[in-house]
Amino acid sequence: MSHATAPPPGSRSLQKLRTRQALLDAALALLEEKSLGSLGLREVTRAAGVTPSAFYRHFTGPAELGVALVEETLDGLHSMISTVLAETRGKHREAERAHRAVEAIARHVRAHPAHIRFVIRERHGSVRLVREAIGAQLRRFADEVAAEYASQPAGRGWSEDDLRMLGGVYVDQMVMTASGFLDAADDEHPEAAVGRVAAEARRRLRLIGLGRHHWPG
Amino acid sequence: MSHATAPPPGSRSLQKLRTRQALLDAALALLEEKSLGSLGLREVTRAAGVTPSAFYRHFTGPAELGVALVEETLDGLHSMISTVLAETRGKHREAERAHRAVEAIARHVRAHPAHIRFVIRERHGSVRLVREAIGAQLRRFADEVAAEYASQPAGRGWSEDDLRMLGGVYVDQMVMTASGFLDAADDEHPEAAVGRVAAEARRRLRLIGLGRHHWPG
DNA sequence: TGTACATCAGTGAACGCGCGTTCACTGATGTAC
DNA sequence: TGTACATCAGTGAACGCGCGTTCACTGATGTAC
Repeated sequence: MSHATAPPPGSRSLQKLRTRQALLDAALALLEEKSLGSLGLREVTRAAGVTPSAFYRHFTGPAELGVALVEETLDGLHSMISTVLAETRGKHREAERAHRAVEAIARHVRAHPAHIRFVIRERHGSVRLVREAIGAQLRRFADEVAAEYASQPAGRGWSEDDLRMLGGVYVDQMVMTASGFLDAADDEHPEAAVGRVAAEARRRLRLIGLGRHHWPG
Repeated sequence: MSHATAPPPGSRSLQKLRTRQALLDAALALLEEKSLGSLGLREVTRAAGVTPSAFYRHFTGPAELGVALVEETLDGLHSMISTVLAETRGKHREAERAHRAVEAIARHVRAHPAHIRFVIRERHGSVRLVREAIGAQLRRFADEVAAEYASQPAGRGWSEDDLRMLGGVYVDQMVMTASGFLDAADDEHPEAAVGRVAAEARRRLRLIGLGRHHWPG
């Protein structure tokens, strides 16, 4: 008895998944120095060790591969956000919440630099489908952050729009901080640069936290 | 007597400038739908109405052209920022400052959409020289905003780092708002979308203003 | 003002190259009986 | 368990095309006298 709609994990479909992943990995590596719009199908297959025509067994073109990379990246980011929300829940000192959040971002960027760079680059890149996929996911994150705040005592009396705004502010702040950490890694003195980015991020979170605390003024 | 180092405005160098501008304009138009990394020299010259080899009389390659576009764009942005700072100076109601700033951004984006899109796209794009040119200019803007705030009574007692942070927050906020207006123009109901972006931007400025007012907590 | 020479922005032909896409194929994996 | 057939991921050759770059050139503009 089997009513599976997903392909069975037979050794053929398993090999197919392996090739697909090889294409994704190869593309991600190439995207450290180029953008999706200039990513060639042939260079991806060359790096992945398959023939150009094999590409079509997996994707209709680089744009579709890009969307797959977005999903890979934002699944990871999503779990990071959940962790941060859980970790900082109940912490009363704003400074400690900020510290933990910034550390979590730093760790995530260090662990997945290529994925993060890809998403930051393509968030406003030239491939519409990928832009939209990234935008949709980030909006989802913003809603989750908003919901988290709404569930706290401090969030009482906040309107839907105000909560959405706050969630967006935090998500954008997260993205900018991640971008800062990426740039810091290329700095002449990476450790110092990372420290500066973290300090700046905490300062910004302090500003936002103060505004939030006195909202709506 | 002539000790000019700049070329004279003779009709030859004038024509050269016209061709250069045609290349920049053609490139900017193409960059609405692609990124600098995938911009071809031949397509630019084709659109500008000159032969491919003529390109080399003006730029060593697309990257150098990109830097020229950054300068064009940020000269304009700079004057917009100065206007906003001047306009809002002395205004005591935060809401009115925010309103004027957001309106100024909306106007600027409406007047120069292609330039703004280019800068937002390439700020994290694949061409290092262009990324650095954009980053340097935005940092300059942040310093100017910081200096403006430092010169106001409210800015007394702010440290250098705190002022720099505040300037950065406002500049990043400006860029995100500009990006929102650009996206809004492609929306199904552009006017409504523009209104939503403006409202969100004012909300964010209110949050930041509150945080600033209660700084350092 | 007129003439002879220098400059140089833009031309047009030529080159070798890697691109995306197609197609018939191969051979290992999977399935039916 | 064994056999005969079906599936299909990946191959490799072929195609036409637009790319970036080079080079000797042209002819209008600029300069010297």
